[in-house]
Amino acid sequence: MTAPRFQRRKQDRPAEITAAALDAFAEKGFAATRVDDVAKRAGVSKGLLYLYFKTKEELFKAVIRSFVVPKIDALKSNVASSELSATEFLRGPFLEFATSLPKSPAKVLIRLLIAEGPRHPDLTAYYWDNVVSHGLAALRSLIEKGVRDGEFRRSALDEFPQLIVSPVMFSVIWAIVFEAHHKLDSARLMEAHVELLLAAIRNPAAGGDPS
Amino acid sequence: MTAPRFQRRKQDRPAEITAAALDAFAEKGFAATRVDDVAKRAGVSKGLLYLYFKTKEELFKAVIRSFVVPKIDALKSNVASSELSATEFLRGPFLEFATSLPKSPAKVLIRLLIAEGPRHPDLTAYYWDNVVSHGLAALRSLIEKGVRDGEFRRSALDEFPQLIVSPVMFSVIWAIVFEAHHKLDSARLMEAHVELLLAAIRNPAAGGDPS
DNA sequence: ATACTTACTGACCAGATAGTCATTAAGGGA
DNA sequence: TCCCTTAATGACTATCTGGTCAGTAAGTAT
Repeated sequence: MTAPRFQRRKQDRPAEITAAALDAFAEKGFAATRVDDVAKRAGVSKGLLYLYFKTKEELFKAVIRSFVVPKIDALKSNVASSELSATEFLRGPFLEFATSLPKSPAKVLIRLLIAEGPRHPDLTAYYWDNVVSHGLAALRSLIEKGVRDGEFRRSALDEFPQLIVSPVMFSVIWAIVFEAHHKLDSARLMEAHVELLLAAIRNPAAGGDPS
Repeated sequence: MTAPRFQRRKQDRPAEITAAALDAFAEKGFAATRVDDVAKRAGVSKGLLYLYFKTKEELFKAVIRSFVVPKIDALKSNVASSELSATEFLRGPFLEFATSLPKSPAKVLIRLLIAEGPRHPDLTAYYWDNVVSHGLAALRSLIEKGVRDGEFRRSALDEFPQLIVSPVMFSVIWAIVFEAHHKLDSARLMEAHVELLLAAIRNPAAGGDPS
């Protein structure tokens, strides 16, 4: 009664392999990661890995895609289900999102995208189409709503919603590069950001709260 | 009268090699760059390269250092020589710096640091000591001066001067990743940022300009 | 039980590449 | 002009690694 040397689990293998690959890429980056190492982490032979992914590069793309999609879904449902005012949304769900991202494993994806993006145009295109453009559109409509409802004055945010998220990106980069030696309290940083933002765009004609 | 096969130029070689290496690393990243390729770009044999740099990794560190130092010097003299008010400084020299960085070759360094930093702790430490900590200190003293002179109210910027530069970093990242397909007018983005910032922290007790 | 399909293995290969070193020749000093 | 130091070369090697494939055995249908 020797234990079987392996099991056939066609359904689970790809997800297990991409998960292992994310870990490996996170540690070493794409080029410095060995396919053999990914296979070992996944508890699988290198040959099997090549059965599911044509090349190392295909594996890389699959990793990005498989971890991006759930993030987007979560984000979308979050935005859609909201009946909050623009101010409340910024102080609530947005702040929550902004605070959690620098701590989540997704930050690794951002590092990979910065490091390898220029060499993978189709990947950045995919990322643009599925993440960035949607995110920017959502922020724009949020600001627009705030203006329409008299909460916000018109400002440059209409044109540059990027200014709302740039500290989020900053926190992520900080976490990636300096995490070990110079902690940054990204939660409080983000709170400070939101309050400064609201102070800057609050409509003086309306009776806002004077916090 | 055959041309000499090479010339002995001990003084210039290291700088030429690091310059060539920066180009190569910028295109392909550290791991994917071949030492032979760097040597070719520098018009030099691989053997000579190893005469000046012990390993590929040493070369990498030398590249970062050699391009960071001049940047810092420029920044420091810029800050020191200023007799401007805090508001004027933000609208003038800071805006100038923030606008030029995403266009400069230095943005490549940032990509390299994000991509390879986690694998080179001594490099990030060096970068922290020589760039980031000085930059943050300068921003803090700028804000402090603004508050002291009555231009600014007290705000979370005292604690998080990072919020002043986060859009700069954002622009750089954007340029690295999406440059080719989705231009961002970083100059106008930065102007918008500075104006929003000033609107948020302007001291209501003082007579600021109502631009 | 038996035959059959296919998920899975692991030894193997061809090409690439970081780093070495014996050799060459530039150029300064006597 | 002739050394002599050393900047510079480039062929060479030991090693590594992405990708292949012939073979093995897990599960399934009959």
